Amino acid sequence: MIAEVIVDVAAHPIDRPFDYAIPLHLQVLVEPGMRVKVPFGPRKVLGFITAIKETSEFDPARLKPIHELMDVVPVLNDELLEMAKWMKIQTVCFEIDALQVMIPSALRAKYEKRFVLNAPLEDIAEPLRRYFEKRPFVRSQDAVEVYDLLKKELGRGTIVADTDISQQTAVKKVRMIHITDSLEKLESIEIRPNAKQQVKLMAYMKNHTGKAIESSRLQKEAGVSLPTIYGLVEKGAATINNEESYRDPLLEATIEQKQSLKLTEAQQTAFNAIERSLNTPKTFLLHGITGSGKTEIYLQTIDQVLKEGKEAIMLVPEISLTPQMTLRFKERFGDLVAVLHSGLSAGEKYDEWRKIQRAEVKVVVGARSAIFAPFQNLGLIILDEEHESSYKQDDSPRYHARDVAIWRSEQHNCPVILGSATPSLESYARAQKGVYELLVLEKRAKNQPLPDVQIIDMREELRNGNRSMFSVPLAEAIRERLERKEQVVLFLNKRGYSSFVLCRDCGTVMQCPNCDISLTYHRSSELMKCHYCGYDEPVPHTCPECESEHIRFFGTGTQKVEEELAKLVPEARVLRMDVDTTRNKGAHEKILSAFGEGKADILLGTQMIAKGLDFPNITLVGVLSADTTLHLPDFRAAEKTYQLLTQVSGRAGRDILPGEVYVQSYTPEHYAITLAKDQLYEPFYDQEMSMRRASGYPPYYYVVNIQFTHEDLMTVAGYADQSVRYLQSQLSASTIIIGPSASLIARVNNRYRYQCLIKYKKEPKLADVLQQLIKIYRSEWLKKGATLSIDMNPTSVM
DNA sequence: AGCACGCCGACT
DNA sequence: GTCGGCGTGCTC
Repeated sequence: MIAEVIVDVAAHPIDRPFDYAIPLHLQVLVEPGMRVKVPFGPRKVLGFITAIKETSEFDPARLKPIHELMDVVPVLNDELLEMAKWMKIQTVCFEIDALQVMIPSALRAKYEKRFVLNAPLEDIAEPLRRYFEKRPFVRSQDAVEVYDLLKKELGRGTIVADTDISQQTAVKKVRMIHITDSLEKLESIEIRPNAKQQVKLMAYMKNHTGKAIESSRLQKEAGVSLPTIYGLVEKGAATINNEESYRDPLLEATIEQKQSLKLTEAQQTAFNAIERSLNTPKTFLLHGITGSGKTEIYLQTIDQVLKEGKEAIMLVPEISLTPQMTLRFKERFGDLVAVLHSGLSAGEKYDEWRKIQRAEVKVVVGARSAIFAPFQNLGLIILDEEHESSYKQDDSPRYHARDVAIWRSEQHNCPVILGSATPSLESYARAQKGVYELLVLEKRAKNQPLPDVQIIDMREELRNGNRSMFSVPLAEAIRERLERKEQVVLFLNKRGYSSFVLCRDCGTVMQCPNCDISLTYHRSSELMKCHYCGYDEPVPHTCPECESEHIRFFGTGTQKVEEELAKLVPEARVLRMDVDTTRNKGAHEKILSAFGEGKADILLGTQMIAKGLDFPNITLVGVLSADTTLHLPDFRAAEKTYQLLTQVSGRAGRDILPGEVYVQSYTPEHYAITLAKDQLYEPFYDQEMSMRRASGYPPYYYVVNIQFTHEDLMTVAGYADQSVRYLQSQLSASTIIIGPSASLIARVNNRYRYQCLIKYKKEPKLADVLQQLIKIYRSEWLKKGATLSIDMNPTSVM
């Protein structure tokens, strides 16, 4: 028997199956989807078995045997193995990358080089001996100081090099105490009356006969120590057993179960449409304005799917995967829900994943990668906020969860629901063409009016001599809320707002020495940092160019706004939420709950506050500058701005108190801003579509972004140029190729970056042509130190 | 991607 | 004369 193995090496020439002999003792155990340790050249690596067959094209005499089987149960099922092949073609990635992204990171291999003793200890050089006294091997990283000695022994063969492969996190085991179910047995046990601890424990046990309890919990509940437990175990009152367990992030919380809400008429119509198609691979676009009750439709549809004995996946953007959100699912589906988000440790994610694999749960709520949940009997996939760019992974494999969802829906004959208040133009266009079925919710569920949105012309403010970042009306409105004891959310578009350092004498802006980008000032660490390569240096006191002392910090990060706010309304209690204040685990929810409890008057933050914020006392939302996303050199700039403004305005007036929104802009007449004011999606869609048509961008054209990097500017420009000429010669005449041109950030980490853009409507040869291009790169440019990366359907083209 | 093999310069 | 630099070629 022969196994085809995709080996854990992400490199072009290795991106294909390698055949291995299956040793006799493993032949009854191996299955496709299991992980194996295999010899690969001079080393050992992990790999995935993708197929089992009887014969190999490869010279049978040169076949190597599988070294070790890592799983007893496959970690990937046939569907996922098949999907990896599909992803490889769709996203132009290595098959190994596709396979790896489907399993929890805890199962990914950890490689550790080490030196293993291969002769009696006395045979090796004396200074080395102490390293091998305890164990017959030493980790490479622990022996750097005797590297040369080791090398000599390596030459003599008294020591051999080896790679230890282990997975990152194992199954958690706990000590379970099984109390005997026989009361007579307990009563027959004699305890000396002065052994007070044992008396206490015995009393507890008599009340809990036949129960199994984790030892740490028993210690807490009975108020005794571990030796006491062991004492009674010896006397036969209980048995101890190490058992597999799950790490439970919500351990102590008891969640009250809740019933379905009554659907409004519009909700009911949408629900019925989906219910009718529960066993068809159909995609719905659920377009409902903010607050229209999409979540309730999701919940009830999932309920329906569970009743049919099937499973459901619910994807949400990472950023809105808040405790509020997950709670709502736990309330409805209890223990049948697994939650996967970035706040969990690798071990916790692994445990949630095992619950899915073992079919102990029926619903998964999670971010992007939860789309790979190994369900066997999928009945429904939902993508909430389907327009969110976080559904596209921005490194290999550059997959879009929406595409994977639709692919899976075809495998399982189940529907996909794409939900959004501001659908992506791609999805809405497909709905218009009838590829997706459009479902619309026009009213808010509780019938609240949309918040009143004011657009403030900041040019006017400037003309009137107001140079601060708060317009007069906004400042006025903030003061008003403070008096009324209502809450304010201030929103700052982070992009384009990083604080930099400028010399007022010579105009120098501090740049990263490795990248063509200015350094960002971080007050918490007093460092200037580069966000692209990680370079940092202390904040200078004089200008590095002209030594002038007149340097100052520019830009308006949230910290800067906070300072200005303190001048404007000194009495206000302000909470700031940005990357700096949410770095620690759980900080995000802490800030939100503090705000929810009314511990602050103003919440000031970036993107991350745009979602999931649902507090009744917020009556004012201020957008400090709507322009920052609007003027980015990207075809999605207007779409993103519209989505953001709609999203942010939706935070105000979600309950009884009416909400008001102030949007400050230097281009207040732009359609993305004026149409977001009243959430006029259709007119926005029409307008933006005509822009896309004129400029040849999605949904009218598909886009591929190809990026080249090299240490040398002329070299990379040359390769990019050759590539474009090759593509032009191979692709059809109607396909447009833009570039090559230097990337927006032309140098990162001392490597120059070039890119080109392919825009096409129909290009059946595309996958093949791209593979050809990769071949050229592999045979000629790779060894010269160039990199090439391909992004199919990029979310942005900057 | 690693790792070994292989062919040319500065050291014991 | 050897240690070691990194070019190039292979991995079932």
